Amino acid sequence: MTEYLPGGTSPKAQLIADEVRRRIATQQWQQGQRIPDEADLAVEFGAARATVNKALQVLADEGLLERKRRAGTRVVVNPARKATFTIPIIREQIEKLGQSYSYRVFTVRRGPPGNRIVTDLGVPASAPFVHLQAVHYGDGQPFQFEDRWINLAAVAGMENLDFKHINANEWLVRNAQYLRADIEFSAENATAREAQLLGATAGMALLVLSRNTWNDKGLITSVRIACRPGFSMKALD
Amino acid sequence: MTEYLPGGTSPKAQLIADEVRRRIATQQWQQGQRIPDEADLAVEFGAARATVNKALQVLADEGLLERKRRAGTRVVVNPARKATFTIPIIREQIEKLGQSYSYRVFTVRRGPPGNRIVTDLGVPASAPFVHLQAVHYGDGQPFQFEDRWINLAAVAGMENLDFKHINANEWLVRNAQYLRADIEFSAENATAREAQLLGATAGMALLVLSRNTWNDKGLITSVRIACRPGFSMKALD
DNA sequence: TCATTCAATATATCTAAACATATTTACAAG
DNA sequence: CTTGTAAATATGTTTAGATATATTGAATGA
Repeated sequence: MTEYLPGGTSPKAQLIADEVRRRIATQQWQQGQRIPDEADLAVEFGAARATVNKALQVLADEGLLERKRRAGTRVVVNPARKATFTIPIIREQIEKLGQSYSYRVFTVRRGPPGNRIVTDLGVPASAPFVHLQAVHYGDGQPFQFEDRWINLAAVAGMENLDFKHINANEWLVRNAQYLRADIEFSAENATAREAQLLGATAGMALLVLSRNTWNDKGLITSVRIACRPGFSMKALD
Repeated sequence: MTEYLPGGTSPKAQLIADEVRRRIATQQWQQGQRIPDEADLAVEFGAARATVNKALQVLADEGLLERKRRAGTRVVVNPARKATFTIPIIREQIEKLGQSYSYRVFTVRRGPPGNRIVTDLGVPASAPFVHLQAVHYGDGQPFQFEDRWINLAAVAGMENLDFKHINANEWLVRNAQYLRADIEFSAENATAREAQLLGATAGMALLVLSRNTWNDKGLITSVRIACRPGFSMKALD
């Protein structure tokens, strides 16, 4: 009855989750159907209700089950697929490829936030910002073009930083933990400037990653990263 | 001391997680530093150890904490940022926008798998495949161009399906549970054909989503979805 | 008919306690 | 100095029981 997993036994909640997954996969429990309640499953699997709860919670997080108080637990009709991407620190990403990392700043300008920052992100137009444009290289080849706005009011100790020589991304990762973030992947045709900086041709399709991070004082930074042509983001799920 | 959250109280574990997050964000607990153990935190927060455990588990899943038995819990040094994307069923995505969904198949051809499938995915060249090309529309406007290969040997009951009239994506979602999947976002310039089918101009940058799913019998399906110009994938994290 | 109230019920969450397990640390033996 | 062993300790997991909360569905009354 019980299966052996290579490398030892799994926790009970895991085994229960696997069995429920199997029942859904084999359509023993069909889409939209209500499954037995936690108490019954606890009896069936010889576990405590809390353990069953944990297992079902996992499957609900995966999007396979839908749980509502009083109404019970049912198999989701059209399970949405989820994929988690890890957004690495550029330096690490490049060094993992066995390439040497370098970084060059093309623009540093202090001043009020750009229009997009004010209108899209609801930042006061009077906030003190730095606008940065830089390129990250692997073995001397352009890897990413970074266009970043930084809110100097969001993190103490930034006023006197020399962003011309400090890697803003890494400084922020280490010194400005965020509470909330959003991210967006899109595709854009390279502008003439991007093409030049990335060693590409104008109009080439670039994967663009836009990310905003926030802490309790408001927006920390808003960055738009245009990746070199052909670059892609991969994930398992 | 305690903060009010608009809209009611949160579960205790959530409040604890938020407070820990805050302490990390404010560098009260610095990167690499060990934080108090569960028992101490339980006392401090007036909660049971299990509740603290749950809260810390969440933060560890988020990649903010690193936990090891006996060694304790510490703040991760260079937190990798993660973003989870939900890949919705196209029909639902379009209907959620308040548009009417339609779908048109342009190509259905049975035969051996394409070269890319054989070489990149290690599928035997003799496997029975169907190659599909279709466009999904919202209110009559092209939304996505789908280019899909389906391994007929991977799922029983597919040999006699009429993919000309059945929505392959939805049939597979409902009938072919996968064990493993990978996904990739990239940017590509629209080919003439894609431009025509998507009502775009050749060369426009398109966000492309490539996805392969597998079960115990091997590859189920490999699909490449070119989204209409300007489309983007968003996530919070 | 429709809205309100109220009891029943399934999940959500928490607690306290126990045992399991991995890992560190110290110490002893070779 | 290395290896082996044992104690200590922090997290991992489960249990049994309790309370909280949302939702259903039936009963009630305007």
